[in-house]
Amino acid sequence: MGEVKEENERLKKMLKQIEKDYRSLKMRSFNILQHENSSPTTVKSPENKPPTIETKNEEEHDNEPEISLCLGLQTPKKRKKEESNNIRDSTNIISSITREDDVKKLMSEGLSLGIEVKSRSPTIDLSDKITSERSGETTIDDDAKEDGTTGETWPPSKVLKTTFKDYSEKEEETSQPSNTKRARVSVRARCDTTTMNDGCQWRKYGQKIAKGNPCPRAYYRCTVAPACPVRKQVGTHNHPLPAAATSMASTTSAAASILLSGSSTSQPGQTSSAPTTMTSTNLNGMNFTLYNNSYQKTTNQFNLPISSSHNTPPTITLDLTSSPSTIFNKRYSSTTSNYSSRSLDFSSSEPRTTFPIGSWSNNNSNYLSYGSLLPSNNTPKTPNIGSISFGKPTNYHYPITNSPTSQQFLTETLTKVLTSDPSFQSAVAAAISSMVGGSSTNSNSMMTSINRANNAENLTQNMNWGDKVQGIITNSLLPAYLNKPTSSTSSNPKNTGNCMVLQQPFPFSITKSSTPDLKD
DNA sequence: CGCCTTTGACCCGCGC
DNA sequence: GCGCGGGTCAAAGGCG
Repeated sequence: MGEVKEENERLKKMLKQIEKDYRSLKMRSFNILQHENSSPTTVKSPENKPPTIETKNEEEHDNEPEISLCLGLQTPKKRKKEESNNIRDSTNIISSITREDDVKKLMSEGLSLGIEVKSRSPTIDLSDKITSERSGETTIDDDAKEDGTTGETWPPSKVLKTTFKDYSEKEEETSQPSNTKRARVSVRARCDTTTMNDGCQWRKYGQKIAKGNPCPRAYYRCTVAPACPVRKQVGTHNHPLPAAATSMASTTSAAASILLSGSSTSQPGQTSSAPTTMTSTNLNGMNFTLYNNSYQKTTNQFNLPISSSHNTPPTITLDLTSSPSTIFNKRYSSTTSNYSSRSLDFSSSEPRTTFPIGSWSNNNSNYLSYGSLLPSNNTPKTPNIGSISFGKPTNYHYPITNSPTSQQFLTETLTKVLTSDPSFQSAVAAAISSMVGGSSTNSNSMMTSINRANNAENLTQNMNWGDKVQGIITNSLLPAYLNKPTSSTSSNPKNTGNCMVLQQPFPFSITKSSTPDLKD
């Protein structure tokens, strides 16, 4: 019994972290889009290849950039069927692949992985919503009848509805090809109070876990008056925070402090009731958002910084380093082919990317890690252990301040984030494959494995983008954190030392039936 | 004991 | 017409 409880606790923590990771990833994407909305640049992947970074110019979407990760078989029908579950499916696929034979098989089936960069309207103030959510305020899909007379800081229900609709529809319309079914993107906030800050009393009469959304949706009805028809749906935000709000939240030093110390600091105005804290800062026009779970301190996440530059194509840069004393600042520029073996660039202007892989195999540790973001100019005295950024090709550099302990903390944290977030795994895999194709060099054992498994250049010529990714994932990445001994009866995420293994593809596949004991 | 939350089941609308 | 998924109901259990 005690073991069961312990396991449940682990699962709950894992689930929360995963949810948070997922939201964080989405938020980063939105941040990117916000910064990029004025420059509808597109990145076209090699015409002969499936896009590594796929930017679609969708006229119906005003050429607004959007970034989404997709991995899976390219069968249109299947994609249509599983639109919202791309990540999960990808994870399933990845999880199922542990041998080169399987990889080849998937190759033949047209497996692909890509990052789609599209455009999006920046009109939605996502950060406010997130902030509200994290501060315990209520974002509600109110019944239209609700007049919103209370002191909610949240927009009136009508505004909410409109905003949510806009957001959701935009999200759904732009995040996926038009021919694919989209995951429902609901914008809701967490509310832990009975009154939801609106002066009314609400009784929960139901809860539902929307498909494709790990966050349960609670249904409340007003109990102030017996016949009151007002009802509320309360959920959890799963969208990014706007830069405007985040930039006001904290300073660079605060972000660095949080990141390095692992402590959680709530944003100003946030209530302590929020289980998740967020620290954001705007540095050099780049937005940084740090999340930390107050009850799980190893959940710091990096936020993808977005360059404020409007004249250059968007560049998504992921810098991974293994050595705390090493600074990896090479970035790929749309005008220069400056590839660094240790920098990972997701450039929307170029199909090719470079990846830092030094830290992917943390020495002898069998797990992946990626660094967090901190501007070097603000933390000049500290060596960086890694950085990851999504933005335009700029010269920004974000060294990570760290002590040995903080480095370890970061490494573990980031490892967990990475391994628990299929979306990011896909992104990383994409980056890796690009790097392989880009003839990048490295002395990293993992990369060596990658190259060996995929024959690097040779395979590059014969494999499409997704194929390469699969090969990489299968032969190099997955064994480190997915190919764990699994119990036939357990689909629970496992934390094996530094490697947190999410055996069950998350986040979308987790359901009540599959995790009946996760309930608090 | 009453109110609340939880949760499985059911209903119904919508899309295919 | 059918299946899926969201919304609601209501029984069961928990808590003050």
